[in-house]
Amino acid sequence: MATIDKHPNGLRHVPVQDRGRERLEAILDAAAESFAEVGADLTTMEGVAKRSGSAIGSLYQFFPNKKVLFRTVVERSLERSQALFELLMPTEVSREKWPEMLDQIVDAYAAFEHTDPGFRAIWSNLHFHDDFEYDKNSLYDLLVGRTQQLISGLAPDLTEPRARVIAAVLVETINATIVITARKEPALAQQMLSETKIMLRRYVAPYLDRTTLSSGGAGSEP
Amino acid sequence: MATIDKHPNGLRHVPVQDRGRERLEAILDAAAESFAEVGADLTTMEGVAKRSGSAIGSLYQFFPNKKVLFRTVVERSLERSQALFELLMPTEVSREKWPEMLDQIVDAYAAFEHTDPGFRAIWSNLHFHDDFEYDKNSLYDLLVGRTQQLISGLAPDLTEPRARVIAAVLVETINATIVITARKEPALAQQMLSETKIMLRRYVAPYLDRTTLSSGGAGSEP
Amino acid sequence: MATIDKHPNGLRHVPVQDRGRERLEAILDAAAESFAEVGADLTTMEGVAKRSGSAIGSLYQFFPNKKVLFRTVVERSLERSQALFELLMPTEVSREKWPEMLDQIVDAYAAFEHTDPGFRAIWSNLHFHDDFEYDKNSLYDLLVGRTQQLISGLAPDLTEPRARVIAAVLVETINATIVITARKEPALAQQMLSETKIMLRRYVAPYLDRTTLSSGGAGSEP
Amino acid sequence: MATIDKHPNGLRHVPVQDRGRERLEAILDAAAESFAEVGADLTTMEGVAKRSGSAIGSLYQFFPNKKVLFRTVVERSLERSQALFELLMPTEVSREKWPEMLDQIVDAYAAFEHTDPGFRAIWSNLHFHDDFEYDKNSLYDLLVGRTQQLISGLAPDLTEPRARVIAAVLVETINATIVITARKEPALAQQMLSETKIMLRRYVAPYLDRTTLSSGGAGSEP
DNA sequence: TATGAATGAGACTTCATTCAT
DNA sequence: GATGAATGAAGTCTCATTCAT
Repeated sequence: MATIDKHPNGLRHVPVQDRGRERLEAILDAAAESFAEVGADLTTMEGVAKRSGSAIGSLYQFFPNKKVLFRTVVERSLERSQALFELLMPTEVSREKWPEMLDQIVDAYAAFEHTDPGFRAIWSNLHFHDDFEYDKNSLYDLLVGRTQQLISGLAPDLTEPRARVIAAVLVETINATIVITARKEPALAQQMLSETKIMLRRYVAPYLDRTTLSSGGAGSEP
Repeated sequence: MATIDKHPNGLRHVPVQDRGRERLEAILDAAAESFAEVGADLTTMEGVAKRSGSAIGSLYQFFPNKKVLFRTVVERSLERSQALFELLMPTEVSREKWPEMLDQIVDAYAAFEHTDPGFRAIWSNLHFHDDFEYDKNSLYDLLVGRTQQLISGLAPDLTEPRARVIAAVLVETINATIVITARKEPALAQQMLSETKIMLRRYVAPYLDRTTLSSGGAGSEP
Repeated sequence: MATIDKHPNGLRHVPVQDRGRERLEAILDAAAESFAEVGADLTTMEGVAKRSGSAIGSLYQFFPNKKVLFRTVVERSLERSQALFELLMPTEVSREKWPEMLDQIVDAYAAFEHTDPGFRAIWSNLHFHDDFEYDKNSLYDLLVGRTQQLISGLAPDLTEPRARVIAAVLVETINATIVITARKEPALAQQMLSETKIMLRRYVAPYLDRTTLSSGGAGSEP
Repeated sequence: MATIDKHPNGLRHVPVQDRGRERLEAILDAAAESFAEVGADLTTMEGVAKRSGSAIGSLYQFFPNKKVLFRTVVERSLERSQALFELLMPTEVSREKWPEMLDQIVDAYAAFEHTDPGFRAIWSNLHFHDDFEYDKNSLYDLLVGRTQQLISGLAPDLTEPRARVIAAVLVETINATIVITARKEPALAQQMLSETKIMLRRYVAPYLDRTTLSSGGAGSEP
């Protein structure tokens, strides 16, 4: 409580030596896995230390408390995801390939969810974010913003607020689907992912139809 | 440790007097709220006791531990929801009114989520269900089963497994939407709910089209 | 603590009606069994109530607290044992039959230990006697006193203190043997009891020899 | 609950630093005293912590629960007592000095009982041993086994089972006497110990007489 | 800096005892 | 009286955090 964070990001110490940076990474990896697996409440500092091969004291050398550890894990994953999404979400969408692009977004999201435990930890520990909602929302805002641009690009006659709501529904649906299918057996998960892609196409198609696009691919099924 | 649960439902004591029944209800209400608000991990027995106006000992007169308290809260809400869903999910669907019916399902679900904190607690504390998955699944199975019947009734040429996957996607999407919109400001939540209804109609319509129905209402927007 | 015992024996209420007396007996029986089986610390008032078929409130109608319940159980068994020992320990000992008499004492003690759980409870809950040692000692004093008289009668030239020490050793040895053999398998217990009888005979014989008795039976073995 | 004991002896942590070893010893000493004084049931972890000058958390750093603490106390004393008894119980007995040897056994036992509270705790908390009977029996078996060898050495024509029963009676009598005299005033205790020694000599003498020994010392008194 | 031992607030749970019906 | 629901002090145990080495 009375501890003064020396660094704006809340870290006590930013390692400069290679050894320190490796240790920091190891701790963050271990923490991310634990947060994702058992949740932030059930994650213990001691457990993270063990998992990362560090001493408990080392943890506190970097992080003044558990909240900051969690925030750092989340922020790291958000940065990574930003990089990923920059790559995967072209603002310029070729009008012919929008269905494939929707699929790609879903797949990218899924890949990321499967790859990065810190990312998984975000959505399953919402109550642990507390007062740094900004982080969590930064990704959300980015995602919704990008999606909205995309929607607006494809369907220019939608009002901006409308496009934003549509984008929000898309993002939330994708996110929910990813989170949920992660808990199902692979076969069913795959089927549900495919169905969700169909749902999203069918949802979006009419908005584009109104302008000049053909919704040709929208009804296609696997 | 040596204490044996005398009742199959895990309750230590089933109250016979009115006073006891009222207290039990008060405890369950307080627990449901706490479980929904801060989650099962952060809910303390002491907190539930205070919130319900009981002494901590009174809690343990009924519930041997937090797990059983949680389970009882969940079961109570599941029973309530079953009654509700029995009512709201007719297996006989008039073919003309399926879009309205989809909306009704969403609305019923939302109403229930907003009304019953115990219901909200179910989906936000999955890791706390542990060995009584049957409860959690009973509702899920009921929902998916009913939805599947409904889908199969409307689109008889779908294979059963396919219909089941579709039903699962519908149920999960509705559920996710309800959970998510509960965290948004009312105005946005309302807009997102409306959009989701549109999405669901558009998703389902083609499956029905194939048979004999007109998808006339599918693209309609508020 | 502030409760005032209305009756000198510590009981709150001495039942006059038959029903009340029966209930009181049932409670004392249940308590004695529990004290003997699991010990006074692990005996719960609730458990005693259940076991006796009474409500917890009824227990407290008779006994202001657990200590008094325990004391009453002990006192009841002590009274019973006194009656028994009056019978079994004739102060006039026929000089020829002293070995048989020693055996009888052991057997009587064993029978009592096996028959009366309240008696068993005495020796396994010494720390629970606290400030009413007098009770516990009353039996002990009686036993040792009687035994001393017996010894003195058989060996008149022993000083009184010496006779008392001998009596104490006899009583303690018998008591210990009974308690210990109760925890062994019956076959071994029987063998150990027999051996102990031999030991006691051999121990006592020389004291009698000195006077006029023959120690003829002392070395005999079963 | 999820905590796993890492060490086969049940200890959570085996200290490597001197500071830790000292604290562990302090805790075990305090626990042994408390177990011996008030019994295992009434011993509280908090009390042991205070008595040892540690925080409650330090106790749990070493011991996951009271049972393991108790077991460790017992095991420590058993190890100590084994060393002691190895020393004091020669299997080769000089035939002339067996009475002195019997006395020595009693004295050694008494000395140990008086010296080591952990040893006292063993016999007064039998119900707390539960599933690690092996420990408790290991000493008992050692004692009875050694005593039996001794008896058999002195009286070779006794059958083995018979010698074992005799040994058991000796051991139990000695043990009971020690426990009992510990609760008496020193003067009386001393007298009773002396008498018990006499009793044991007289008991054993005839078994040896039969072979070749003279029981000259058996009847001697202080 | 790195380590891991030490700390204690706080959560869970029991049970003797009281009290309303 | 009899009943059993209600109470809360006290004990067990965990784990985030601090501190000595």
